[in-house]
Amino acid sequence: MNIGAAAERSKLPPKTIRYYEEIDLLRPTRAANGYRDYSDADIHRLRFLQRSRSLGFSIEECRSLLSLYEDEQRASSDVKAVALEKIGEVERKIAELQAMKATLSRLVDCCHGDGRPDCPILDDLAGRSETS
Amino acid sequence: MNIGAAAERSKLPPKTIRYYEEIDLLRPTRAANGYRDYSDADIHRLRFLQRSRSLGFSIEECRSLLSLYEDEQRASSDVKAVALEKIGEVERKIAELQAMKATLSRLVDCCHGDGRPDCPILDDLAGRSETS
DNA sequence: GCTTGACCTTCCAGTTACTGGAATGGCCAT
DNA sequence: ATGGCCATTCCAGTAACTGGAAGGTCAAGC
Repeated sequence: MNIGAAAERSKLPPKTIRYYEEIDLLRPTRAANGYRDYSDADIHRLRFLQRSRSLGFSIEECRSLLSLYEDEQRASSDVKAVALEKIGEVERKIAELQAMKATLSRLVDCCHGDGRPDCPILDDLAGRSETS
Repeated sequence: MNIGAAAERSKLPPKTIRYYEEIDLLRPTRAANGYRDYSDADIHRLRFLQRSRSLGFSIEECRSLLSLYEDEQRASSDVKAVALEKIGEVERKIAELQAMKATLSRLVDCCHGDGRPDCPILDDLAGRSETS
């Protein structure tokens, strides 16, 4: 299977698939004409990567997950630990974004938002040094 | 004022301050010995940048906000529009992270997490192609 | 057989916003 | 003059792609 078909089946762009090969996440064979030739196992791997990336795992984390996936002796607790750690990270990011949103909302509520130049948003950006 | 003192007052690392100068966000004068010399106005600008970056504005957005800040003729509605757009972006990111968290939590709940190798988390990563 | 167009290849460069480190020089105190 | 800390510049690296150029391949249609 050529890269275009692999891209369609894995829902990853061809550029990304080539990049994954470059960083050794995958080693497709080559056809006689030099084209990459993806097996079903390769597609499987690509889908695994697509899904784990979409869940917020970094490339290096995906690499670990893949090797856990391929290790028949793994303990499911190892995988669970990785997932739990990721949930923690995601929660921290959510909290940070919610704090940003709260501050921005407060500023927006203070700003009359008309043609006049005085603006509490800019005043706040200019006048404070804390992160909130 | 030297860069070290400016860093302390603006809560930005010296490296970052030099970087901001490199991309023309700032033009401190130089002392006779070649050291950068930051005025109070420069510190003000750095704090503005520190705060707007911490609220999630990109460098280019900070540049716009700074020029709005320095435009005595600006309309507060222009600033409000930028802030509202940013709130939308932040909300979209929060939603995405919450979806990721929900999926990860579901997977974690399914995984017994002991020494045995069978693991619903890996099964899910391997077996699906949708983003959820 | 030839052209056209879609698809494939490699390689190089750019993105965002810094951060680390090396080599070098200034400033101040002992 | 010797430390030690601060400053300077420049080069390189990070994460994870993405865009684009220059060129080879393949299948279809005429």
